[in-house]
Amino acid sequence: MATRKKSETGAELEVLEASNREFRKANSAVGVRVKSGPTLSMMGRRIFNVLLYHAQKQGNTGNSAPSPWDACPNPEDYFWIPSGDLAHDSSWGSKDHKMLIAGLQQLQTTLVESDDPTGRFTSVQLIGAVHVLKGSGRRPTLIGWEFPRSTRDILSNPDFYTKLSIYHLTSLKTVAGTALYEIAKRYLTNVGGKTARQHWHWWHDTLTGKPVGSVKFPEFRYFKRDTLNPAIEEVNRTDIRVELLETKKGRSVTDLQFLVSFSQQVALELPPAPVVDSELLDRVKALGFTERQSIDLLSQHEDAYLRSTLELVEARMADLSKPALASPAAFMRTALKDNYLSAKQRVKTDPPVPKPKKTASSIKSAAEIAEDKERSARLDAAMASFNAMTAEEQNELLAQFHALFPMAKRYRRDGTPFRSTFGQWYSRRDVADAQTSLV
DNA sequence: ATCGCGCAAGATGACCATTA
DNA sequence: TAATGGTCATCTTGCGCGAT
Repeated sequence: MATRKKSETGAELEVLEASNREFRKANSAVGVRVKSGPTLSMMGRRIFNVLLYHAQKQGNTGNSAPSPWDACPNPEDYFWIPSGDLAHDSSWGSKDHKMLIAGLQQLQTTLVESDDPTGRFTSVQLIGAVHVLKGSGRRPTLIGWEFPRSTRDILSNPDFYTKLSIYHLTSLKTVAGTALYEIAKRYLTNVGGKTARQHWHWWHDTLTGKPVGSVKFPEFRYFKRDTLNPAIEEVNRTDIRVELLETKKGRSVTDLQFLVSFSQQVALELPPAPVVDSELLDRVKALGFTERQSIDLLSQHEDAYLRSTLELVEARMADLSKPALASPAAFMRTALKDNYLSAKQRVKTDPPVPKPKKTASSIKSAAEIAEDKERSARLDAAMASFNAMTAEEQNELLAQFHALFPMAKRYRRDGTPFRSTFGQWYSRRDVADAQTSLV
């Protein structure tokens, strides 16, 4: 992926483009600690980073500003972007605008304080007023926001900026991982490649994003296990590597510091785009999950693993030889948790295969490839047969299908979920019919 | 159902006293 | 003075519980 080739697909180009979209962020805003307001969530950080990126790209306020209205008499003082851009760039991908609005409101009520080694201290509000102008017809919904004066001053000084990439920030899932990444990136070019040495209490506040003084510190061992180590693991999957340096007094850890370096692997191969896939989201939702539960599932599991498990569940739903699932959602959750995939593979192959590795899920045995091919051909044949029918015949068949799988009514006829579920049902139905006629 | 938190068992290492 | 061994604080990590 290091070089561009003509054969690259659109998706790959998009990933490349995203990885090149770096934006400048004020150094003094990098190691943020929330002073008041709610905990700065992952979504809040992402949205803030996207707002910064667009503000810097636009340079001045008032670009594509709508006409004024009662509550917004001065739209030219705001930065404006279509809400779709915000959703896309923050890798949200969801159409749930309420969540975006909630994220923006979180930023409004969040005060962050920062300090630097020379002892300069700042406390700023992340963003000021926010307006949403609902779109109609071809006009997209617009989001407008203003940065407080102090934040804007910082934005106008290029000396403060450190380069961060939207791509890597959005591939980080936890608050601590993002915070650590931001800090590490800032110190990457420092002599020695080390972050500042601070007491672990300082790191706790910085990495958790919890309001200072709002929580009593956990014991260091729990902080390390639950926050520090997961954050380090996450950062080490990006383009940089961090190594924890502990300073001890006796056996107890007092200060922490990180050794930061470029990761060599990632220059060759970037991880897959973290964008929430709306088609996949719809398929998961069709099992009976809420939007939020579906998004959580997508963010918690490796894409390939989730897809394969989903296929397994869909196939199980379409399998008429077994009793219908009382709750496909519950079945899916258990299938993910207990790794039904590997259980299935163990049954099929002897000797038992090791647990599928997260990154190597694409490696399949020859038997599996053959089975996939066979399944795909069966689905194709089923769909071809269905498509060849008259509209009346199709409707009759769909009615039977929907009676058995009511949730499949949501599937688009040209979508993968419909193909895999309906195709499976229809092809099995043929087999069942044939068997019945033989008897 | 999920998350945060704390317990507990075994491992490890710092410190100190003793001994050759 | 260096090696050895004992003690105890601390670390690591899996697991379970209770709050949300």
